[in-house]
Amino acid sequence: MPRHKFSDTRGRIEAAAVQLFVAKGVAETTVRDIAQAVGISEGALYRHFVSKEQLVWLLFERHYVEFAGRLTSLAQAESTTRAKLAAMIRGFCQAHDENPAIFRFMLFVQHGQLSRLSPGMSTPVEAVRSVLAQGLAIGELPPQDADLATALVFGVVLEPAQFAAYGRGPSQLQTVSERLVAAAWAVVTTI
Amino acid sequence: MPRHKFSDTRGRIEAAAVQLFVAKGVAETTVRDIAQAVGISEGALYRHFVSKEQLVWLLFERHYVEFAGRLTSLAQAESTTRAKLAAMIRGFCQAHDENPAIFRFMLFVQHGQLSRLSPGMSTPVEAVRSVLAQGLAIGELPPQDADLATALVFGVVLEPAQFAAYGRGPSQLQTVSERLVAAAWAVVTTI
Amino acid sequence: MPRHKFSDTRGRIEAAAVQLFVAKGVAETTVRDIAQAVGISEGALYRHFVSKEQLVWLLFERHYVEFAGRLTSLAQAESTTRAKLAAMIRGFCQAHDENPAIFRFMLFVQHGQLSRLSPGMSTPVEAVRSVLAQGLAIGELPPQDADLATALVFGVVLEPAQFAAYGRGPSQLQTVSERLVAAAWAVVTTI
Amino acid sequence: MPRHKFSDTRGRIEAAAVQLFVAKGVAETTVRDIAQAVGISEGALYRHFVSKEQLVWLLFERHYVEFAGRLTSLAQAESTTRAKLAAMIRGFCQAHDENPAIFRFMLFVQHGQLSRLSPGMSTPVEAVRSVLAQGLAIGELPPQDADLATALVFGVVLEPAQFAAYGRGPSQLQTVSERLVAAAWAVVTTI
DNA sequence: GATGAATGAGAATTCATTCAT
DNA sequence: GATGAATGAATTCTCATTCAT
Repeated sequence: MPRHKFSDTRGRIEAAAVQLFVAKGVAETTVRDIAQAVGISEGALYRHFVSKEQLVWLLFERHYVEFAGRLTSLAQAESTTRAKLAAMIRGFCQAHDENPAIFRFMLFVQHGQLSRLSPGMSTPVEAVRSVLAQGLAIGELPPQDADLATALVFGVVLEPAQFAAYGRGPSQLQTVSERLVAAAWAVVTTI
Repeated sequence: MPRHKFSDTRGRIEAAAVQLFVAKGVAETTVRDIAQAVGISEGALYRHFVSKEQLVWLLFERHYVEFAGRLTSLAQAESTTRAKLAAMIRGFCQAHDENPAIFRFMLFVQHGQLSRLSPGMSTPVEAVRSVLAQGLAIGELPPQDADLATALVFGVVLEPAQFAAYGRGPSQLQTVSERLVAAAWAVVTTI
Repeated sequence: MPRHKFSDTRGRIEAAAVQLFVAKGVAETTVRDIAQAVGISEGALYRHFVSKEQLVWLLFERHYVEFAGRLTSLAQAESTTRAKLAAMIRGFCQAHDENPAIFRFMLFVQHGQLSRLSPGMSTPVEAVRSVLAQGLAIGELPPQDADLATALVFGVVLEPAQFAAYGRGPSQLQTVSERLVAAAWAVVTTI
Repeated sequence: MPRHKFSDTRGRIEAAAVQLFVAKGVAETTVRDIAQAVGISEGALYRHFVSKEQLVWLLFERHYVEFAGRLTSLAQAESTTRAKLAAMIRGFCQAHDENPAIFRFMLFVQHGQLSRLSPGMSTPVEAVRSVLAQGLAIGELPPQDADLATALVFGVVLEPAQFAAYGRGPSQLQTVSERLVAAAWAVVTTI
């Protein structure tokens, strides 16, 4: 949704910022870096964002919450735990391939932001965990610690993403999504 | 505060630095933070380390290489791929529980250092990957991409460690090491 | 103190820096000294110069090369060795009197920069030496070591400049330029 | 005069300091540099010298005053202005060749120290100037400004020394001392 | 006399943010 | 809305000097 019909400066700032944050780290990216990447002056940035900190937080929160919602929707469209989980894994893969930079930013760069999330806010972790917890409750999963199961599922999808970022393994996660779906299921059913 | 001899200032600097790097991030930790934690002046740090950058690199490299060696040794003491992998997973758990701060520093905090590793240097990733590659070669593992398999194994052990750092799931990985061993095996055999 | 446009901050920094470098030495002049002399903050300096080192080098190189060109032009406008040398000596005197601070900075303060000159770059020393070498070649000067002759000519003009800086002898070299012209000629013809 | 029969640490410190001061400049030479060159600890230096500043001053003053005395003696042994001047020029050359480092330190490095000389103290400049002033008074030299004449004489000997330091012209001034003697005389008699 | 870790006062440099134009 | 010089607080690092051993 561009603010003005043409010249979506705000969007270009956000895109440039995410690229830089992922490539160099948030602390290592200066406001000047972002301004140069966008092709505007440093001062002009402050017409769109209150501060660098706020820009980081905005980017993180928006995508984090949006992605959590996406995962929840995907799960709700299915009826069994297995199908819900499979849908979510495919959702991870699709989100990664659509925009690897934002995916990485959201899931790796911003541990620093996690503590700022308000308690009730829905997160990808909660989305996955609630599916697993329900699966445990209704007996579709063998008894186990829900948090550990959640961690294992995240490991199955996040670590390949991490490897991809370093040029190891497949760069498109959707090419191996069914493999990851199988691994995720194995990991929560093998006790 | 003795000025001399048996105070092991260097060791105290290293310990304080790792704690702070893990807690706040490397860029967010100032030399002053470290000095204050140790109880010395900022200048005194530079008698022990050439620069903050070198301190980070030293800590990373030492533990990273040492841990890679440890994993390799554990694998070599076993004969089957399954046993090798199990031994390595237990090695991860033990290393984590021995010193979670160093484990986290080594595996999460310092992606920035990875590019500085010289090509031939042995790393935990190489240690795991070579076991899996051999398993594939001798038919003890079903045919699959070795990098992806490695990523999955890392996911199984690293993500629970990450969760532990945020107070989710078990804080001691050794309490669930057999579960992780089973998950790791499942993940490389479920295609 | 206007923040913008017609304040020529860069020029004021350069002028202040030369004054201070000459008065106290380069190493003894801090960035704060320069900033205070100009009336700006230390940080503001860095919008105009990459580093103190670069500022020193820029000032040196610009004036050194420019002055070398000036000497060469003066020599080329004359036909005999004697006239060329005389013109150059007068050029030294004029340059000194125009801006003694820059003259001193260029010729006394910055020996440290000499090694950074690229080999082919034209220098005042080369300008004088080539005139003398040509004079030797065409027999307008008695046979002698060209480097020693060059050194003697420089001594004749630089040492009075040095004395002037300490308040000894004439403060304006142009008042004694004909004396120096005669001395320079004597020094390369008296064997 | 070593303080103790063996291990003339103080002398070794002075020698190392002069070498370093000449090679890198006083400000650029650290106490640590000197200590390392001598092969002692930093702290040990302070058993021999009150401060770095005092070391610099001591080295400068001692050699400067000593050399002034030497020049005066050489002049006094002669009767005519011409002979006095010749003897002094030869003295410059000899001092340079005996220990170029100290010569350079004394005459080039330490302009910063000149202001600390007490007014009555005898200096090389005064030694030369008084010979020339006397020559003017008794009519052995044509009328001229005594300071300018002194500057020219210094130029004749110091600039070749400077060139030698940069590897240009003769490295031993004594090989060209008669040339310099002739040049010095020419310079004060050519009006 | 010697050692070298420690101090503490700067020094150079960086950078998010402001503001006159 | 845009610019970019300027600010000022921090940050890394240096170094002469001190002092417990």
